[in-house]
Amino acid sequence: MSATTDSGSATRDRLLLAAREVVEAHGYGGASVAAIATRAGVANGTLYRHFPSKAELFVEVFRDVCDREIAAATKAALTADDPLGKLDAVLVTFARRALANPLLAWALIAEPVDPAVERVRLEYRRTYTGHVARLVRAAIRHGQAPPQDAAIAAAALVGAGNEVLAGPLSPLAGGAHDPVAAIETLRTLCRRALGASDGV
Amino acid sequence: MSATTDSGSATRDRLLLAAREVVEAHGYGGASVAAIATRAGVANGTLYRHFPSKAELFVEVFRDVCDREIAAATKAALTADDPLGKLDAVLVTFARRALANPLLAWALIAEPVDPAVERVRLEYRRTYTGHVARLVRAAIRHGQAPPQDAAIAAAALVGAGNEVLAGPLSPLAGGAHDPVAAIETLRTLCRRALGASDGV
DNA sequence: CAGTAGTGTGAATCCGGATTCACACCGCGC
DNA sequence: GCGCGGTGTGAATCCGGATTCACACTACTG
Repeated sequence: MSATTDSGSATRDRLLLAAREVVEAHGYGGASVAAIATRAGVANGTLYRHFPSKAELFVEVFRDVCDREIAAATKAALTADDPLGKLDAVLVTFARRALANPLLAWALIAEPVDPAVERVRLEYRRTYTGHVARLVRAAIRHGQAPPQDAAIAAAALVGAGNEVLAGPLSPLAGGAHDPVAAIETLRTLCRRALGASDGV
Repeated sequence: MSATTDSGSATRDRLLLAAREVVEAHGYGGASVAAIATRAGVANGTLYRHFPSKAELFVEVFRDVCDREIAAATKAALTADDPLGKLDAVLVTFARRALANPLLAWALIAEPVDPAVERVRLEYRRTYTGHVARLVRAAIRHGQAPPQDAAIAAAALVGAGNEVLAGPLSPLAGGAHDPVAAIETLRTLCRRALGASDGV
């Protein structure tokens, strides 16, 4: 078995974890090989015993985090039974998670990353937006929203959420706002944007 | 007069122009000192006769482009006389400009840039969102939209526009959508998000 | 015409970080 | 004990750009 394909060695796992922690603490920009290795308590070279490159390591980190995110959204959707309720649950879940870990969210959404990692990010965003689009379509079918281009609506919803919660602008990061109230505002905005009749 | 402060030399202007052109053609990532100098028809070192660093050069480029963008938005706002109409005009103007020059828009909005340049980008986004927020407030005062947190609403509108038109997701870049229809959808979405009663 | 300020040149240099590699150390089967 | 694969080490190396610098060339000025 080649070293680049091995899985589940303790050191390997520690590197994966360390990488995520460094990103959470200092963003992708602060995540040098040296920083990661140090935090994992190993030498620089050791990283290359388990990953062909720094980029590949991060591809895996991003995949993990994104999968977790999608899973959380999927689970959240189960808590409601009508499409609009699901949409709302997904949005709120995303918002809570982003607020709980702003730097990670920023890294996932907007921070400059390596091209290889960028590809994973895109993939994730597509998947996520795809889910949202599906819910929008369902809402339309159920008469909870008027007919519209679900793909664009979904992109707009995701974009709005990103900007408000984790975007480079991030009013919240600016600290001038109450998170809970902001989420409430965002919910209303999204519900109305779709043309849903009224209160959830 | 120190070289770092001079203004309006022909070569200097050519460098500024070349820098913008390179970004438009290859994004910020492709804008190396060598590429810019070559396009301007001068040697690498010449750049440093007119700018203290590559970052400073780009700060100026971004400033120029952003000022132009804000100016366009401001002008667009004048074409309507009610707040909601102004908002709509600003949105459409932004959309058209972004579609006319996708790579520049992407660079301005989402592409990885140098920290010094990033600061300018932020500044610009704040200004832009600030304008939008002001219009939202006006719309509320005029009874064209229900009371709401204008800052958050503005951020959401800007985020939605960015994502749909120039975001990393960019459905349009994917090529699967008709730009005109997309803008139309976006308009509707934004109008409704604010809770405006109906058609423009 | 010497002196000097401003500008242009581009090869050499510098720099931050990723990547490599020669050298251990360990545990295993023989 | 010996060979060997797997793993860890960290100093040396490599690399892609940005930045510098010693050397012109030009246009003034006295």
